[in-house]
Amino acid sequence: MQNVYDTLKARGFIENVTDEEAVKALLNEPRVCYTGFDPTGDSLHVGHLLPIMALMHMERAGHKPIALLGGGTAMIGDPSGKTEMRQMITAGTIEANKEAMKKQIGHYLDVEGGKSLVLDNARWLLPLNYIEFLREIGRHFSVNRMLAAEAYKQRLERGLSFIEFNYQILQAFDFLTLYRSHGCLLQMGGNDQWGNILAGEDLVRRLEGKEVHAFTYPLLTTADGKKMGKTEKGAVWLSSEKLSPYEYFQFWRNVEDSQVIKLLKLFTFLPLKEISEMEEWTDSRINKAKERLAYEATVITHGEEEARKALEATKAVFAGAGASNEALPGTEIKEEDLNVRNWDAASFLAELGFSPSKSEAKRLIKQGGVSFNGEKVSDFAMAVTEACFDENKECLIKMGKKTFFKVVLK
RNA sequence: GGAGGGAUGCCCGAGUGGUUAAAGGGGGCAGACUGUAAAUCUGUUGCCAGCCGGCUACGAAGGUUCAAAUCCUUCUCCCUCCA
Repeated sequence: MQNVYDTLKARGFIENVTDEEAVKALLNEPRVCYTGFDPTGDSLHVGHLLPIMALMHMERAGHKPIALLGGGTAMIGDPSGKTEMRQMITAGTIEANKEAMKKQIGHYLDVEGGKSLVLDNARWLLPLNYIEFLREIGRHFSVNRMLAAEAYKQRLERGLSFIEFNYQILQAFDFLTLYRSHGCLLQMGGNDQWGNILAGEDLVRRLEGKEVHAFTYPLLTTADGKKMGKTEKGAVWLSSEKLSPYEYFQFWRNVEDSQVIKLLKLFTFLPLKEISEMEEWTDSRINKAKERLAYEATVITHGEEEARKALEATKAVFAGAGASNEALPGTEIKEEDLNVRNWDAASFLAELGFSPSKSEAKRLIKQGGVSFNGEKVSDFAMAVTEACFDENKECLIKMGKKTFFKVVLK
């Protein structure tokens, strides 16, 4: 079997590595490795997916990944690469976030079966005794060196609070703890974590005299350099409650041309050979590759059933084929409401939540961006009546070029 | 602790009493072009009404004035220099 490091490297997961040969050698046998996740939100989003995919590869290769929830470090806030201090989160929020994230991680990794672990660093960070910790751990950290680190540069100009300055030390301590308790020899993380990760590697060497290793993932950005996974409407959530599988599918379907191959390697398990064949699909054929990406990625997060429905709904609205549009986001309204409310088109969109405000809806309609069942809405004062619904009592609302909603009359 | 500077719409940033819902840029949205791409061009971008108009808004709270983002007072936060 191929060394999982080679797999990860070939698929584009590796940005920085402490010692390539050593890591490979290490991974010739089943090992424990870990990546940290900060429970700063109530759901995982696409930004978390890359580490998760890497852990999935690890698990599949017979290693034992640990997803480490930063329940303790989240109380502090990581200053790396940030320009401003992060808002402090309350302990209660962190607790709730942890639960949610743990559940979601279990969706990707076999936690129940014990092939992977989810741990929480609050367990060892919260009980720490300050003086003891300073004496044992703190003395190994050179302030001079920490200050020289790239990660702090920006913050040195803008101001860095002492609490944040400690983040790196705590993360290093995590690595040490996991080495001691689980024999963990490898830490992975986003490239912005490189400094923190090296600090941990260093600490283990100093205290335990043991070489541990690490590598980082590239930070994914869109072609114009923005963080991937943030849309105007917010993060691309991995929870179907926060983002429907159809919309999730659409997110992947709409990635830029230049990113498709890269994303296929990172976010699907398709064999590299198959992916490299897709590189030939230029011009409009690249849409096939995007569709494949969207489908595979949706399968991983939402399962085959949902992925299939999303694909079908996509075909229904974009290709006009008679496929089922079941997966489309939308809502139901009562027939009597239609008569009682006397909706005009703009209020209709606003009140059903498809448009953030009535003004916005009016603007959109005025600009010719809305159609009901394929028929352009030319006047925002147009009355919404049964005539807007088809024989199945459905109204397919198209807003802009690629946003679809469905309203069903009950 | 002392001295000074600052806080403007999603972001950056102009504006120092009325003509300012607030220049300009970025971003977003829409239209054209396309391949549900990129680039480009055009329009648009607080809310309600859509004919007039009304309301809310320039860190927070008060005040001066016919009239305040612009002046005064207090408060909060941030930055720079000194200790």
